[in-house]
Amino acid sequence: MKEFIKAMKALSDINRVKIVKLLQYKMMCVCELRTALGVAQPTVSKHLKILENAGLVVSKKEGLWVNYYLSDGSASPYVASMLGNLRHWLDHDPEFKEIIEKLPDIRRDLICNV
Amino acid sequence: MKEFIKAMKALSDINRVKIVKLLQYKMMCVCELRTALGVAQPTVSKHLKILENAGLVVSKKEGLWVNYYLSDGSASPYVASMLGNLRHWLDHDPEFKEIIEKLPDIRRDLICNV
DNA sequence: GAATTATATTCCAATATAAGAATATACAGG
DNA sequence: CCTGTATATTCTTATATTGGAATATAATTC
Repeated sequence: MKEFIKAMKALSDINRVKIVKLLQYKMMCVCELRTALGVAQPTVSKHLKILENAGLVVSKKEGLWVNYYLSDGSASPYVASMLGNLRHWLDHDPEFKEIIEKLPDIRRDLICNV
Repeated sequence: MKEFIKAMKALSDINRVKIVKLLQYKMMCVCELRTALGVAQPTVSKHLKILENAGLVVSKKEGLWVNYYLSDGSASPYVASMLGNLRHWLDHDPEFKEIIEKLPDIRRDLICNV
């Protein structure tokens, strides 16, 4: 029950859902996500922690960056199912499409180090 | 996006999840649910309102009682999918099984009108 | 090891959520 | 129409969540 609730809670926030959807396109670092979402860096870090704790996302420290990837869903059947559904759910959501259009311009070599 | 978030939020509370699972067994009135969950009546009413607003549950006023049923999921694909998954998810959750065992004794003719 | 950069954590304010007591509403039966 | 019963709403309190500013940590480069 707790695992299920944790997954539901993790997906109850619009920024976290956007992060999950974004990671379907490519792995991203915190500052790329920060730019994509238009929120402060600590805000992204905290959302990522919640997502990671719920098993929806995994992180990999690579040098100075921490890259975030979608999890394989092995954390729980709930996570696996939700990640599967979200592969197509919300694809046509206007609020999300807006971000996706900006995605090609969001590259860490342009955004970070500023 | 909003519909999705609303469904996730509705399923982010343990009492609301329990209500959904209970309604898989039979339609129930507020005082039956109140007894099953062991919380105050207004608490149940408010949770039911959230579930109904998310499209997970429907209500039908029948005389003095308001009976609550699982929705058919027509509210949204998210609701339909979650209701489908929850048909088998959490069946073996100890916290939920405990309630189910008490379910046969929870009848409005015994519980209400006291 | 000092400076720089990316990320995490802490702290605080604003807001949202959950719970129950008290109250209001709706309906059935006399 | 009054009484009692089931449910909904309001009000208040306690707690949780969210967000950003400030700060701390970790890793790279010189």
